[in-house]
Amino acid sequence: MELEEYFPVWKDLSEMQRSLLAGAAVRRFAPKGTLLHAGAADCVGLMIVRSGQLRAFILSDEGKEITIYRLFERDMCLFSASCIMKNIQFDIAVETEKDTELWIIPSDVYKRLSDSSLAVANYTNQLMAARFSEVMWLVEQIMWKSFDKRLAEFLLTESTLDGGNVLRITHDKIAAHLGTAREVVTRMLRYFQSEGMVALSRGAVELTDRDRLQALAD
Amino acid sequence: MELEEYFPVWKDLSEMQRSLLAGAAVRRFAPKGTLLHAGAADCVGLMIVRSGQLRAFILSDEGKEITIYRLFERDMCLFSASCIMKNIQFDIAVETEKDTELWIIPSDVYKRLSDSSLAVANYTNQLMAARFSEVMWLVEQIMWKSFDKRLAEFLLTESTLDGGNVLRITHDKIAAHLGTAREVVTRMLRYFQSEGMVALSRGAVELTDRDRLQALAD
DNA sequence: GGTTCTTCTGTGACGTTGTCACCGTCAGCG
DNA sequence: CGCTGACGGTGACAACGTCACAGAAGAACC
Repeated sequence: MELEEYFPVWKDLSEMQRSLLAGAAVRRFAPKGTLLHAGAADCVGLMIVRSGQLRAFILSDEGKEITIYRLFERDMCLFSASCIMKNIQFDIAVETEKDTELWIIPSDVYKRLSDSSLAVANYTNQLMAARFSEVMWLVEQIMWKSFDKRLAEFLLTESTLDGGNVLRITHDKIAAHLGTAREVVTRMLRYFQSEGMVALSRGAVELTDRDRLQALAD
Repeated sequence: MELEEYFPVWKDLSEMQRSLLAGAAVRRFAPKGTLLHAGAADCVGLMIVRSGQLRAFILSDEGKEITIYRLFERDMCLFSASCIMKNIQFDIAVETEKDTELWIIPSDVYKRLSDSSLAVANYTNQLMAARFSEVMWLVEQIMWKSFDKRLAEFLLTESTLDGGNVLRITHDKIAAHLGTAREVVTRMLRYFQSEGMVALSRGAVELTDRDRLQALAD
């Protein structure tokens, strides 16, 4: 049982709490593109990323999206268990961006833990604060930064995640991440290309001048 | 000592915790327009509203603002004590919108409480979740709603807070709340006026057709 | 009362971003 | 090969933000 490696406050749990957790936690594999959670209705439980990558986003009535934050190895997704928290009024969706292995802790079990363990409660707090920070960062981006800067920054962080200089991503996906329309992304990328900062091809963006993109992003 | 009335988990504290809290909490009065907190630098401590009204907002480098949420009687302002939480990376400012009476609990005291009391830790969680919800609501407003709807909604909620149909507020203040420019507010209000939904005068907006405003807001 | 100052509001021109309609291109597949 | 669906490109226009400036309403001071 290697759950303890992924559950940081394991060491602060009692024997009983440990066995409760170990008995209830489930492993799951989800291929790239799986919708893991949508809306408050399905209360899967708390998810911990063993490997892979998740994207949390919100959806408008007309089907527009914007990425709220991402989750990587060892991150925990609180809001897939949002039903255990009253005061949570919004709907978040979560999907896999890569093939992903997960631990899933059923909502009620997690609730019992955080209701009985100070360590778990405080850790939950820290997690929530971290997510809160990410959302506040998003608000600041949306409000105060122009689109060219946002796009440049997105391309750069995306490429450091993926490794290479060639991003395999469509304009449509980029638009969904940044919460804008595909045409807008296309236009700006064309401009970047005319300035020699990127090279475009179907389904891919190559970063040809990271320094200028970086300069733009600041 | 009536702090217990404003501190919902008082009943779950031990005698020692109660006296710690009671000994450390301070009362403060702040007239309308006081800046209570700005940035992570000043870590006043956790604030509880006894009476009055607060506004939490963020500031851009160029001095633009947007209201994140508001606090009313009995609400607690976590982020004035943000320094006790690692993982909080953003700066929020808080100012009084009316003459306000506060309890202030020094940050270190609150930290000791939430580190030692499960009830306090879980209550903090709930508060954070509630604020999180408000910010998510804000993101949805900014992203998916057009400005006329946002303005209509703002005028309506503002008037239910203040009571009467005549809001004493400048276009500039409205713009700061909604995170836009004054000219934009002016233009839209003029349009509302031309449609008979409001009547404008210097420093005031009178709502003359709440029903149509309400219809707009949805 | 006037004069000055500040705050608040109004407006036109223009830049950026979002929306709409529609078309062209490319890849895969029968 | 031709069809199909996904992807990218484009022009026109709408919505909102920005800038520059002007005028009007109060406040303050004499």
